[in-house]
Amino acid sequence: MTQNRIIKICIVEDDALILKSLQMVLNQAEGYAVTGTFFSAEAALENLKEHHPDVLLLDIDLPGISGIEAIPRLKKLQPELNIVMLTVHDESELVFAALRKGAVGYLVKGSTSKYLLQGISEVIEGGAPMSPSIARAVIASFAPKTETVLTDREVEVLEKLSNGTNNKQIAEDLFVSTNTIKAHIKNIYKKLHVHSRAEAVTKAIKKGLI
Amino acid sequence: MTQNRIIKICIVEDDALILKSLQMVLNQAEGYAVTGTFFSAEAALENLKEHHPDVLLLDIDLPGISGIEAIPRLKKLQPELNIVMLTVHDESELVFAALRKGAVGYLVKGSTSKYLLQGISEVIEGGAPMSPSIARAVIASFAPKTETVLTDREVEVLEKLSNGTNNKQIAEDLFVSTNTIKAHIKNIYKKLHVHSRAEAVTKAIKKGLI
DNA sequence: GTCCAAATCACCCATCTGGGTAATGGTATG
DNA sequence: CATACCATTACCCAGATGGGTGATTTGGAC
Repeated sequence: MTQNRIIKICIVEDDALILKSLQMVLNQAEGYAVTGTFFSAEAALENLKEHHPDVLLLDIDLPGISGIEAIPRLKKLQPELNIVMLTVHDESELVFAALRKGAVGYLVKGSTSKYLLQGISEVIEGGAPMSPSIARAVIASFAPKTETVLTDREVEVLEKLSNGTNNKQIAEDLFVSTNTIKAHIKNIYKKLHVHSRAEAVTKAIKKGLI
Repeated sequence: MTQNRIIKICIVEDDALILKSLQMVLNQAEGYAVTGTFFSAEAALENLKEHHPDVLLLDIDLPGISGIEAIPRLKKLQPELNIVMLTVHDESELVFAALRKGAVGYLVKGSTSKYLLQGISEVIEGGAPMSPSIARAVIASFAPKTETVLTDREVEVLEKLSNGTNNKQIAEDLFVSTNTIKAHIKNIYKKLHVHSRAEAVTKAIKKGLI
């Protein structure tokens, strides 16, 4: 059982007060030890390999490299690392993004010690601490597989969308029917989690898809 | 009248043959004198102040700093300078861009002497030598004034658009009616020369407006 | 050989969008 | 004070969009 050994935890949090508070709660609890703390994602990335924690608590909103951006980099250093996000409110957008990057769950800052410890033990036992609404979104998202990767055809359509081209014209440009274009657009929306051309274009540009 | 004195002309043209030809035509004509010639925009920028021409003939397609790029810099050195572009074919895109930068007209290389002299005298008299199609584009473009600068409110609406928010929701967010939002969007479209949300968003992001 | 995803196409329908036209009050700028 | 621009609102209308459901074909993965 995991209870037979001490769970090593590292924390990345720019707010010194919150960090101290978390550290105290965890160190006082049976079976947990905070073995490293960092004030930035950059610092964590540089020193993670020296700590090899079982769990990493990662602030979602860090200055510089954000928590979300840091996830893939941290995972690269220690692939099996359990990353748990720290967030003020459970804003589904950000948390969702973090989970998609590889975080296993999240904890809300300022919760009770009991809640925090329960969340971490949940992670150690292979669980994923999160609210029901987030859980639902995750299920819905990962069920249709496809990891936000658009097909070549979809990217092609997306580029047309960004130029303000309408379905009819796109259909003519690509030598297919407007129904096909509609089908592609629907798939793009599903994959990008958007509901309009404008939103799809924004997301695509900001993600560098087009 | 302008006919009472000699019109000083400078020419920027990288093709030596064309430059010589222009120089000859103008020097032989009554009332005109080519007082300086340059093979590049860089050379013109360095020496313009020594010449103070009435008219500058500027090749649109120069190596290094292009004719179009040179316009604002030349204008900075001599604000009231009449810049006339020299172009091989009257490609509306380039000519249009030049006019937007402050050129007063353009002449097609290889035209007859009569045409060239007429164009330059037109400039001196406050006219703008250009083809009807270019003229129409210019009218259409400069009529709605406001040089792609959006008002604060419009930027606000644009940001909502980029999030895929629909008119009704934007209206609620900004505490106004949907009709107002529609009006703002129409104005945004006019200013950005676009016809859809997706296109507006693309342009706005690429221009750094949002 | 079977399964699956990608690409193709169809039909329906409520709602939204884009474009045209017009008007009002407020606030600068001249 | 007049003109200009901004923000605001209204009405109309054709056409486009977003969403739901369902189907076929083809080519690669297992």
